[in-house]
Amino acid sequence: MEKAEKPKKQHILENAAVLFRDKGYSATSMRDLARSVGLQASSLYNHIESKEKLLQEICLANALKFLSMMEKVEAMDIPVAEKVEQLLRLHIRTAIQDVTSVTSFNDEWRHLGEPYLSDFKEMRRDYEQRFIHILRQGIEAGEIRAQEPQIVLYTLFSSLRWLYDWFQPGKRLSATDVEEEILNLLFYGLRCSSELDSENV
Amino acid sequence: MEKAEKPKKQHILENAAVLFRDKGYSATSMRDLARSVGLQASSLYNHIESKEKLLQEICLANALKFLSMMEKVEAMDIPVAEKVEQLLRLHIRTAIQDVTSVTSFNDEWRHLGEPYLSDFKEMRRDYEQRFIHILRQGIEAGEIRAQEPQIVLYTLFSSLRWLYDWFQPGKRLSATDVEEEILNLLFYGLRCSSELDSENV
DNA sequence: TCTTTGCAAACGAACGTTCATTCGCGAGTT
DNA sequence: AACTCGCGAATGAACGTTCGTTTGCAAAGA
Repeated sequence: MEKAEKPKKQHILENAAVLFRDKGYSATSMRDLARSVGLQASSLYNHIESKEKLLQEICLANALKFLSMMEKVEAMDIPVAEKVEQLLRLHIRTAIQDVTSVTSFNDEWRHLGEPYLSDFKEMRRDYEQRFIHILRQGIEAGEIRAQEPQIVLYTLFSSLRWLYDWFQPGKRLSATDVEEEILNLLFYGLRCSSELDSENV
Repeated sequence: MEKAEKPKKQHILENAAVLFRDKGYSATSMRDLARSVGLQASSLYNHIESKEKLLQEICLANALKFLSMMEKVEAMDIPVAEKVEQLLRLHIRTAIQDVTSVTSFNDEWRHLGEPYLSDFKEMRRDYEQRFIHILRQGIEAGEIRAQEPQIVLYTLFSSLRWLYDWFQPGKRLSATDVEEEILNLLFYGLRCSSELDSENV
């Protein structure tokens, strides 16, 4: 009975993530979710525990994913500026590939109930602190320009948030186009210096 | 009856904006709102029309504010790059001063009902197009580095979104510190070039 | 007196969830 | 081959609660 994965629960989770992104957690009813998976609301409870449990699983899965990405990058033996680049690329790719899931993770975590809410906040804080630590190293090494790593971090993070809301793959803009353009903006800025800038591709 | 402003309604609107930011529109009940203004839920309806009307007013007021800022900047006789700078500064200041209101404007507009939802989207699209137009002028003038103005625009916009969620004035970081740091990041980027960068202040 | 403001009570609708039941199906027994 | 037993999956009905809003009425201010 446990030899194979259960696709039904996964199916429900994915539809829930889509609805949570489109309408928000609170505005998504179990009857909405049931309709989108082709069931009656009551039938959902043969597969899941509760509405909030769905949100918990989505948030936890993504938190773990980001922390594991962080660990991989921390272990790399590369210049600090490249670590920042790697992290940003991972953020962008994850946002593009896992749009719905990451959106719930980003926007709807505040609707978590209390033991889980605190756990989530702590994991988030842990991740942020480790990112800030890398930024500080970059500043000391003279590779990164910033005075307040915290401001920079938040600005970097949220600069990617439009991806969750707006990006639709294949629609005129490819994933790699987006990735390169964003990185170029974040690393080299809007302002053209007097020299050309076509060599940083 | 209409000779003077009604402070009570304004009070309700402000409390609503705070709740919409903290809990989201859907998760905010009229009883929550009533408690926060010191009334019973039913008494609110002596001053307001409906829950959704509150959201409509918040969204409309902010949309108009941003459009009026845009018009002022468009009319300025300054280099394009400075127009972009002016707009970004206005975005940052508005976000810092009007945190709650702007948050509702940014995150909760999707809960608008249908005639207003389309109106709102159109105003938003108008604003974006005019911003993109300025960016394009900047690119042609060689003042702005970007290949896809749309990507840049969204990245700029959302890079400021953490302000709504995280910024608390007076808490270690001043408003002007934040403004300068963000502008420096967006205009000159993370990466230190090999030369010094202290001349762009 | 007329208007404004507040409140308690109540409204129908929708919420998340539970319940008893039923259906379909594979395994085990004759 | 026929029977039945267990069980996961689906259901409609209903639960208790909360939702946004309406109503009737009393107190206060003009």
